[in-house]
Amino acid sequence: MNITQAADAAGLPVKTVRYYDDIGLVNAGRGENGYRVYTDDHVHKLRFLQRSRGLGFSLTDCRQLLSLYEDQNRESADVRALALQRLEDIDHKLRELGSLRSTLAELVSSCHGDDRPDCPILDDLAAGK
Amino acid sequence: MNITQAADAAGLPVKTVRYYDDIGLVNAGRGENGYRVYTDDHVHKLRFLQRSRGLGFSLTDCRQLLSLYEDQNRESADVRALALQRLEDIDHKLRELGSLRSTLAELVSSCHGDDRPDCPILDDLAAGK
DNA sequence: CTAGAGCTTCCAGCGACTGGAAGGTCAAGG
DNA sequence: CCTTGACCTTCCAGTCGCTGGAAGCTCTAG
Repeated sequence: MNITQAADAAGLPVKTVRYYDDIGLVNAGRGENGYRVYTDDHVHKLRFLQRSRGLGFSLTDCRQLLSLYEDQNRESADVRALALQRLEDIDHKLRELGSLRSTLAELVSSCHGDDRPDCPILDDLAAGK
Repeated sequence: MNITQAADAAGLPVKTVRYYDDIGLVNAGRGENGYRVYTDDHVHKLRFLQRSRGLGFSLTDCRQLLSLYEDQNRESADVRALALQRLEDIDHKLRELGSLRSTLAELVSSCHGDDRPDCPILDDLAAGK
């Protein structure tokens, strides 16, 4: 199958699939005409990537995940460790975003938002705390 | 004051301060020796940037915020709108991260994490759902 | 006078794509 | 058979917000 079919099947943009080929993440075959040729197995990996990326794994993580996936003798502990690390990252980000949210929300609620020039949001940003 | 003092006072890396000068966000003066010269007002703006960036505003947002900040006749509604937009972005991201977290957490808890080759995490990633 | 810290510019690279130009290939319709 | 237009190729450049490093100038302390 050609790249567009594969990309559609995996839920990825064509450009991204080409990019994954370029960086050796999913190496497509080539037809006589020079077109990339994708098999179901390729699509499978692409979808794997689509999903992993969606879960916030970096391409480096994905490369590792993919090789673990292909290694019949891998230990599931390896994958678990990677996932746990990502979970920690996510929790950290959640905390950060949460405190960010409350700061911003407080600023917004203290701003009357009319046509007068004074604005508590800017004042606060300027004050720097 | 020189760039290092200014950067320290604003809580930013020197490189970043130079970068902000390059892109015209905070244009420093120049001394006879060619060194950038920063005033308290510059530091004030740098700190403003440090804080806005920390709240997740893009440099484009920051540029706008900064010009609103300097505009004596601005309407506070403009700033408020920007902040509200950011707040929405944050909420969106929080929701996304939350569902991500629960997916990952579920995967992790279903993985025994030993030295056997079967791993529910990889299986799930591969299945694509 | 010398050493080392601090400043300058410029260039390159990060991650993960994305857009666009220039050109080859294929399938369908006239 | 020819044209049209969709699809494919490569390559180069740009995105965002820095960050690192090299080469070279300036300043300060001993």
